[in-house]
Amino acid sequence: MTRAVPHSGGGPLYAQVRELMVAAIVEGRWQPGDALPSENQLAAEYGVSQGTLRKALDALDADNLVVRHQGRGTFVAAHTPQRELFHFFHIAGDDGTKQLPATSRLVTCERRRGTAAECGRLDLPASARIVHLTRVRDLGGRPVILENIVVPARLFPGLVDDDIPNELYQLYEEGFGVTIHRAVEHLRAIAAGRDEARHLGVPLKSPLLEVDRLAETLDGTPAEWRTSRLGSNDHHYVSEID
Amino acid sequence: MTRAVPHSGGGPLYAQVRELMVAAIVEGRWQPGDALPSENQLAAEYGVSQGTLRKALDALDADNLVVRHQGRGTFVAAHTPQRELFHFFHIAGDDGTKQLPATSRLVTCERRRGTAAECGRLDLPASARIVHLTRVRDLGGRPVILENIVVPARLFPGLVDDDIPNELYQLYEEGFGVTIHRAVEHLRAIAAGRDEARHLGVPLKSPLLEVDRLAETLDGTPAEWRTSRLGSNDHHYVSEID
DNA sequence: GAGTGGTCTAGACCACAGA
DNA sequence: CTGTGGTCTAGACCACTCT
Repeated sequence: MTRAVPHSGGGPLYAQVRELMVAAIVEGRWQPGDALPSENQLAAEYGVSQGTLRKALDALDADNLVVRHQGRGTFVAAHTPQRELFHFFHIAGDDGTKQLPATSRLVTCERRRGTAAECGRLDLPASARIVHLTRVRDLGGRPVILENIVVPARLFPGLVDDDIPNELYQLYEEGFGVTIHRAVEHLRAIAAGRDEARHLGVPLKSPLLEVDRLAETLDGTPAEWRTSRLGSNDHHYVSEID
Repeated sequence: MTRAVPHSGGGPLYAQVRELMVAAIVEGRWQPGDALPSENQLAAEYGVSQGTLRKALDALDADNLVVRHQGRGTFVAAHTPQRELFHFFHIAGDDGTKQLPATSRLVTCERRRGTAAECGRLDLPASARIVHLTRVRDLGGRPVILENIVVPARLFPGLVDDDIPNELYQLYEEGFGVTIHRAVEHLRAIAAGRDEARHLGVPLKSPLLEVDRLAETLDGTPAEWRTSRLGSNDHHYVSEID
């Protein structure tokens, strides 16, 4: 297809090209991990100069939608343990070290209809079907994070409890074609209840850090509601302000 | 001065130009709020093309070091309540609204020698002089945040307790030429002690969110160590992952 | 060596702000 | 109207990767 950009009413050319490429990724025409065509090919395809196309790619790069490697090509961003650690996992040891939980234990896994709160949070119709996971994640050999995870059943057909690896987002992407792109986290302090005390081995009512995360796909659809409770005095949540 | 970039050994041209401009801002040749020379003037000054200079400005813009306005010019970023709210203040109401504390009450303000922990955290020699503030900030008309603030006395000569406005970073910048540029925050849950219970009106041992922030100037010098304790069930800390 | 992304340039034109 | 930043182009050359 050698055709100029269609709807010319959408602001700067490079932004329009960017949107077209986002759409191509959302539709799955380019899959995570795939190499995109070269800059020259894309420029020809979209009927713009290489410089303009480059600006579109720069924008996608800045949004972590693609990764570029000089001499190799441009690739659709994929969830790897590395990216998970640097981008989506914010718990660090007080000594400054950060590492993904090496092991985790699934506590519950059920398919059921969502509560009002769950459906509301995930922007689903009332009583929509959801999958509900509970697990405990270990850090430094100790159970430290109690996670409560709710996802829309529609997005993850056939998800069952043998499938659950440590890296959920990689599973979402590779197993179900659902790419988590951004998330908003709300943090507060809570007092440990019975469940937290039992699973994390902390006293009742001891202060816990609660991280409430709503994660979205590329097109802004809420895809996961995760509530993590941290029961360790040797770890904290790190937030960098640049 | 019409002179090409000096030390040509520092990677891409635009990066070298960027560093020179950062240096000019750090030295105070361009002050926060000032307009920079036009792109053409700067391009001539540094002996590069307008496109290259533009890339340097784009990088400074991305790092929040300058702000650009079409038709008006490029300005050195300055601390305003707006920027404070959007960039450095992360506490929001559970209803999603975010606003800067309208009022605050200074509890203590003393100049003294820093403890080992304080000097270590601020990268100061042992027993260096510091200024130590304690204050309570209000949200929605209620005292909600107890803040403990430690700054190097050397950076803030003559800082006394009449000077303390609500927006500290604006004061640092305008009153002392110290521009806070980035920060790292560490969050954990703690149990309220006597001080927190008294000042925030919460029960002893109730869970509080503690935000430990180390803020740096443009050149990476630690300039403030702030510990905030949040004593409200109607507020939380917001972290966006993009 | 062939192909990729990365840098740099020079120049044209557009959109916006302010005198 | 003038000056500013914003967009777009075309082409040259460099740096890196892989075969």
